[in-house]
Amino acid sequence: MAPTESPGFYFNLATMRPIVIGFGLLILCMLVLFKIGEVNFVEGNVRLEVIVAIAAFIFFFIGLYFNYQSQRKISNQKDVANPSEIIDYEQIKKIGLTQREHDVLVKMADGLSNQEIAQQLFLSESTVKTHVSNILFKLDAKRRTQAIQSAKKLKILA
Amino acid sequence: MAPTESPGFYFNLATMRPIVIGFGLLILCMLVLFKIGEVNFVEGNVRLEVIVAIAAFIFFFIGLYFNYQSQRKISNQKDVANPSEIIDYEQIKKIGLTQREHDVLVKMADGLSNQEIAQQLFLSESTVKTHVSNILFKLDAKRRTQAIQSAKKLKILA
DNA sequence: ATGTATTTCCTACTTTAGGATGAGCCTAAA
DNA sequence: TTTAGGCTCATCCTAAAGTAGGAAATACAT
Repeated sequence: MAPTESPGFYFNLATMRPIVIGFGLLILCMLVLFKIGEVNFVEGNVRLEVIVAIAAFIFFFIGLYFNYQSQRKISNQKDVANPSEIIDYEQIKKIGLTQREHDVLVKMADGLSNQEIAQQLFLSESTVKTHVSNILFKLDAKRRTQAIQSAKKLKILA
Repeated sequence: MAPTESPGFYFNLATMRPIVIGFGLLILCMLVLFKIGEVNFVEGNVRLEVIVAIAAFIFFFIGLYFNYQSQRKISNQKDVANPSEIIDYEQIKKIGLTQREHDVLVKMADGLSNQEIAQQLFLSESTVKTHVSNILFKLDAKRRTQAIQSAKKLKILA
């Protein structure tokens, strides 16, 4: 983040699909619930505040996640104004690492297993393995530990 | 877990406190408003769906904004402190790592496999495995990557 | 519009890592 | 001389990592 020029939101369908679908389903479920429970609400058996509070909570976190996804994309755009930035985004492009691969690389360096990375990035373990393999190839590493070491030397990891 | 340097969800008390407080206040305000306007809702003059939908959208964007704010704070914190990369031998003793274990840890951080470490230190792979297991236990890590990450934070690795 | 690159996911397979346990050897301290 | 800690090595087993190859949808640029 922190690019001085406002980058705007970057959405691509592949990564946003689950979010959009989830968002839509949530609204649908909500509407269905309302239809079903309409009488109850009119009779005042269910506290309106509770419903709204729950909805607020859910959508609050959806908003968090939504923004997180877009931030992830934005962070790819290099930050010229902030020289203290440790990561060399030019180097990343030079090596040919994609955005998603770099995401995985960061998680790898945090010491996460493929499964944990999959959970945190909302991917299958298969996908993570694919990314890891590509990372190892592009960084000319035989193991993830070696890839992390190389990446830090190349300043594509903090 | 809470990898502090990685992008994504970053929750610590310091950065989240204003968010939590703000969120709580908003819900409080909402509840108060409901108390005030309770009669209208019971009478069914206002569509419940509309209210909830509006609440959902509001909180959705609040979520967006809060995440945006927290992200900004993270990127500001990044340029704090990139201290010297000196090995803290006191820390090593404190944790209980032996000399040989530290040797292996260093090789691990270089991205070597157990077999390669064995060759470089003139050991059998079995011995290296034993050392690695002890290292993982003493550093409270599940994987070697995690051990490396922890070790660097504890300054027992350059 | 079309071709290239990205992202996602899969199956099947091999290799490496890691856990649990035991044991022999050496050294320094009690 | 026991004892304790450290170093070495082993086996057996499970879990995780990594390879190879394919496939489908999307993204992006020309």
